[in-house]
Amino acid sequence: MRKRVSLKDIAKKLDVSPTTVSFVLNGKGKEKKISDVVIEKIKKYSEEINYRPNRVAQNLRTGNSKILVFMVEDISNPFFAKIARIIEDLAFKKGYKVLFCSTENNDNKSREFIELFNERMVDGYIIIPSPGIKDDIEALIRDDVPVVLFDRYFPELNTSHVVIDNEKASFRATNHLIQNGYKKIGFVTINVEQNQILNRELGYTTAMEESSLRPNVLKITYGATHTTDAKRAIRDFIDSSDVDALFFSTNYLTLTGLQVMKESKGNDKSRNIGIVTFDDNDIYEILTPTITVLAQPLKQIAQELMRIMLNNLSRPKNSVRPVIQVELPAKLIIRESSLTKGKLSLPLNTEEAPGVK
Amino acid sequence: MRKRVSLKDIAKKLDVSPTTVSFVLNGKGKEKKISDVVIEKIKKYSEEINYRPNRVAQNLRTGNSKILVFMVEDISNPFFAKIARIIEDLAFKKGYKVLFCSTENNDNKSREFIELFNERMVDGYIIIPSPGIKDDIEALIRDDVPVVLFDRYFPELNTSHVVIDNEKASFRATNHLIQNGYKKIGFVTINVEQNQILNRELGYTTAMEESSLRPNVLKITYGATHTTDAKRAIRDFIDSSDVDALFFSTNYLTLTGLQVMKESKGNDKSRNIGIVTFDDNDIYEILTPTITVLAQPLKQIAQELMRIMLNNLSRPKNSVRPVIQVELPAKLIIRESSLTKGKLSLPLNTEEAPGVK
DNA sequence: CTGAAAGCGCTAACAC
DNA sequence: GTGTTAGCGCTTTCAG
Repeated sequence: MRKRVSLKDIAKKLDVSPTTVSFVLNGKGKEKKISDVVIEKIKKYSEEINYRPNRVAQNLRTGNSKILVFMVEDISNPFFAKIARIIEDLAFKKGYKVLFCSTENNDNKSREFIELFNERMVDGYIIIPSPGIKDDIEALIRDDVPVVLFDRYFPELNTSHVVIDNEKASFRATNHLIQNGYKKIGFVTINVEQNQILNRELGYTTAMEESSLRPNVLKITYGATHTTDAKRAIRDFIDSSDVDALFFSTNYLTLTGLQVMKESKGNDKSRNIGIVTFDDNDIYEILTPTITVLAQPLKQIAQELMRIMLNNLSRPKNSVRPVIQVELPAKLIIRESSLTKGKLSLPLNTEEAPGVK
Repeated sequence: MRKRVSLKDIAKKLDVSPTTVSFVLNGKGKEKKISDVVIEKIKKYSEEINYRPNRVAQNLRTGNSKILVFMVEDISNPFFAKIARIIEDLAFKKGYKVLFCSTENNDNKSREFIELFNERMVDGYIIIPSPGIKDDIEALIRDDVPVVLFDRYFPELNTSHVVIDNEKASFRATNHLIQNGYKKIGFVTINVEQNQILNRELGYTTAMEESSLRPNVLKITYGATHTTDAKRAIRDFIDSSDVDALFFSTNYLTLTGLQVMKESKGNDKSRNIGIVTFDDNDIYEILTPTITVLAQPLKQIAQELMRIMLNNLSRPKNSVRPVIQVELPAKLIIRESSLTKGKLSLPLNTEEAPGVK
């Protein structure tokens, strides 16, 4: 690795002190009353040689890195990826860079990332917490590092966070299915104890009970949502409970559910089944039928997260940490898959293409 | 931000010198012949207080960060995301962390990332280069920083890289369509001058000409692949050229193409159209018909990338930089969308669900 | 107006 | 066996 030119090198070359160079390059030339000639000379030369300060040294000295971290379960999930993109833009405008990472909802991975970044003195964290990292989050806050949670949070922990109205949204979507004539609505979810997932189930159960319908919940093992076991479970759920609609609590499950429908071509049970799912996806508009969703307000979520983060970053040292908690409404986007029961007789591409066997 | 405990603090507390602590914590205790008592004492205390060394300082001092960077167009694209996951695992086993970023194929963004990471002294780069960053890549290599390119490369630049056999794969897929009776095969691509895209076009054109068929290419503006303009262009292309099959050169285009088919329900022109695309995707198996693809060997690509990178990282200072170039074969996975022409009469979910209007 | 010098937290050559 | 010390590249206080 070739040695890079340092601030000292510039100072030596121009026959001034490192201090002067530092002041000028940090825009404090005027303030420190350095002569215009010297300022000009330093600026010109640095540009000429394309001087890049060593941020590691800068970071070590000043204590801030101008870097934020955005930790989610899976950055390749379109929902998270879209928010990430917006966050990045907003951060950039304030001179911050954002680093992304996927925790896979795994506590150890989450801890490793927090440790990695904490050791490297990043300035703030935007996190979807995995179930068991409450203590680690608490430790960050105790160290007075800016942290904002989203998607879910720990009710016992007084953190800033941004979430959606999971329970109410779930309630609205369930009622929508009920109003369209569905009665045996099954709720397919994952077996995790995270508040956002539990609240979604609660909204569903409440709506069902208020209409005197029997709630019917299938829990798929988290992490095994794309296995054949999961498929079989959904298959059995449809068959044995004779459901007429399915409500998926998260987008991990929806694709698997749709695959089940697809594979059971010709099986009458999987026709006529209404579908609603959390989280929108571009492909839902090209399926037949198109899929009804509860869409999260991505842009607003991202904006709120950054508003809270920037507010935290700019506050004076030793001032009290403000705790800001935001709940945004999810939007029910009604498409074909939840049409009035009976009107929907050819769901989910299950029709064979004649001639294809 | 509470002050964290430093190595010096430990030394003071245990009444030994910082050197001793440093040696012990870096596992050089035995080597430096430090007494077992002292080693034990230091280890025990550091664990007790959960000491975390400041990597920034370590990094500044040693010159390496144990961090690699993985830069792609869009980390939310499943193709890149899957490779990223594998790379991360392989790197972790060797004590490296990997940071991911999306360049959006934008030269400025790419440069900013390279600068950001270079200033922070990361140890190596795995990059899908955007079109105009040849000079920046060259500069990295000149500074003797380990760099491996993939997906595409600059033919004029002697870099290590891992790519697939774009031209041959494209040739194979085109011939597959021809053998299944398609004659008016349209090639839908993007208007960029990147070698992997151009080679895909070349493979197609060659195959067509060898069968005395007229090549017919549609170029969509890069970055506008999800606009209504792109849709209209594809619509017009199908109609005016009377194509009987479409071959998509990249997965950005496929979804848009499928949307066009979906929207032109009942239009006879978009029935019977064969489809092949580069890059596999889970959803292609739940569409009707299922989609034939040229799948890239993700695992092999990731493994080769890391093999080259680790080889580069471990080589002694000032030794010659080895240039390793790998070409892997893409795999043609034949599904329903390229079935013998005429056998495919109900493509792409265009069938209305009776009762849905 | 500019420069000398200390120090961020760590490592490692060298001394004892 | 262990400690002293210099220094990675930068910022910033204080002196002049």
